[in-house]
Amino acid sequence: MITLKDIAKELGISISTVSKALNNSYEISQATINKVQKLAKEYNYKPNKAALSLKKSKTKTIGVIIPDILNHFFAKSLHGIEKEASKLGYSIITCISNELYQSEKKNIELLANGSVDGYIISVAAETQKKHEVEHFKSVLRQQLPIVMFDRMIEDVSCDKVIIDDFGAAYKATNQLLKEGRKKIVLLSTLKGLNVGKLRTEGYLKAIEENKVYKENPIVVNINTAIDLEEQVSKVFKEYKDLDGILAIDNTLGVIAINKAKHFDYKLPKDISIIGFSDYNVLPFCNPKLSTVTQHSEEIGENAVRMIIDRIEKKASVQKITKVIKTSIELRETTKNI
Amino acid sequence: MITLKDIAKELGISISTVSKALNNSYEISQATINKVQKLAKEYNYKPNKAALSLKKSKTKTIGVIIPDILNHFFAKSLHGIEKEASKLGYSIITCISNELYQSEKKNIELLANGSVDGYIISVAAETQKKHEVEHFKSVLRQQLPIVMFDRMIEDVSCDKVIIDDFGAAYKATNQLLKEGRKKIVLLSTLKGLNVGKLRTEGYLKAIEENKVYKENPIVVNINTAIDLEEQVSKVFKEYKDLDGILAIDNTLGVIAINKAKHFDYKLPKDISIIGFSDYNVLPFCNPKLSTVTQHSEEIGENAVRMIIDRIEKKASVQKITKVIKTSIELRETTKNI
DNA sequence: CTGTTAGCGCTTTCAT
DNA sequence: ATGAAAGCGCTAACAG
Repeated sequence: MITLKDIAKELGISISTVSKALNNSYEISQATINKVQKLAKEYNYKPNKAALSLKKSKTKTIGVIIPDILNHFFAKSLHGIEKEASKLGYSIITCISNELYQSEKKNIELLANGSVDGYIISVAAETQKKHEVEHFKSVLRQQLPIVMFDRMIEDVSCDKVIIDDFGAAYKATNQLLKEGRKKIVLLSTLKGLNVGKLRTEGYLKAIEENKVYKENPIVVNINTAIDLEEQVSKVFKEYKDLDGILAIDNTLGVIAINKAKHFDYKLPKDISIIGFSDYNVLPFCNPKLSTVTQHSEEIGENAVRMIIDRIEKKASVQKITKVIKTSIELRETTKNI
Repeated sequence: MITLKDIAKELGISISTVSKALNNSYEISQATINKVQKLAKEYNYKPNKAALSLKKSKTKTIGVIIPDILNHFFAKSLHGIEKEASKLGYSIITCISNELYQSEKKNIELLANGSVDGYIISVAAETQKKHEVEHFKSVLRQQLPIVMFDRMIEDVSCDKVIIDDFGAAYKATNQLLKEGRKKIVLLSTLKGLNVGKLRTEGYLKAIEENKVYKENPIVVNINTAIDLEEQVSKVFKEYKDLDGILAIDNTLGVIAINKAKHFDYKLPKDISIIGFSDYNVLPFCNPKLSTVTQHSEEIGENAVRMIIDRIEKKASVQKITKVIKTSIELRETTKNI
């Protein structure tokens, strides 16, 4: 790699003059600036990242820790993070916790050696379940800011970007009620995550508030470790006159469509189904699943802006929680009311 | 952050003694080593990454440039990369080219300032189409090694990890022929990628070699920018007595299943279908799609091992191309022969 | 307008 | 067994 020293030597001037010339310092004559910049371009000079980091105690990189890259929600969020960070002149170091507390902790500690200026984290399921917070607090004590997105822990004092899961489920359930559905099942999963709890609460609230709806709420917990289709089949058999399904993710949504067809329901005449869009399953379903859309990339972009504001001390002292609204996209598995 | 200086001052000894003590140097007395390491642990000392990089001209990080994070093949490869790199003590900086040449070039150049010790790259579609190579060669000239995976360019002299796409398509087509299929269509896509070409060639070779098979090969290019289902429907209408489909990706595989059912084919009695497993579509199809499996994570792991061998100069001077074998997983859309 | 110098945190050679 | 000093590449305060 070509250095300031090389350029200085070649031009017979001092290193600091070269440095200032490259930074267009007012102290340097235009003539010198020109010849220095010309040579620098010629040699394709780039300031050494490590030297810059060392000097300025700033790395211009963000540590991103996500639980699972194969989950489309996180992949899309990561995409948003990468795009926005790159736009704002930051790099990202990506670590994957695989939903494990130890792995998350190890990754966070590994980066706390001046590798990053701050973190964007979506908390591992295990960490959330065990309610481990010490590794986050330790980092915060070292003055490294954290932004949590989607999966967060209430009592860690940092900026947060969350999805309005409660409101989304509430709205989606209301859509089903508005269509006159009388027996609505929530297909949930048993993962001990906030997300699931909030969506369940949103569903319950909508059901309870509705005066017309007579049935009790029906929450079915699907075990994701075993055969999904069989479990969904069982739901159809158990609740004969079922006419609405809110599926907590899109996989369950598509399976619900297929099972509804299998049990000779007409969609959306006999039954309405709404899913959550963690990824694009539209090519695989017929009719097309109506979904709650999460705007995953926007979530990532917001997280980046918040962490950079914090790193560059442009944010207020107070911690901010930004709620990203979801939207419902009605397609063919709901009546378009 | 706590530094050597802090520890030295606290213990009333010199910085260099502390440094040596932490590295268990034989020059230092056991007593000193003990008290230094004890205090370092107490203060949770971590050597500053930037200083280390600067001193050693080694960053212990790898730049990873992939075309598309939402594509499951790349997401899984990235997962393999991250896992293996982390195991071997390296970090990764991830950049996404979005299949664009300019973005790829920009990202590569951005990291060529001492940010990384080497690159793992899967070439953007546009770059491959335009056959741009200068940005790769420029990096190579700066002594930064590159490993390309999956999407590579023949005449860039670097290590490569590729999938046996030709062999995979050849084997899959032979499976269909072995089942006695007489009219086999290849559903391909028009993306100008090597991958597509190789799979097509594998299909063609198998067809041509077979003495029993009388039909001409049928390669249908699907335009991924417009409605996929309609195009697949058209194939079924155009080739009435079609009894085998090799789909170049799993999305097309599932769509083919659905269309086959729609046109009243019994699977696998009337028709066999094989897809390529870029991601897990099994929950969405019934019967379950037989697939060619790509072992994406293994590809990523191999790429990491190769780049580290290169970085640490453990590899032979000669460039290596490693071919990762695929396997066929027969499920319910093929006769189990 | 240009140059000298110190220092970011660390390793390593060379004295002591 | 310990320490002083140089140097990795850069910036910036200060001197001239």
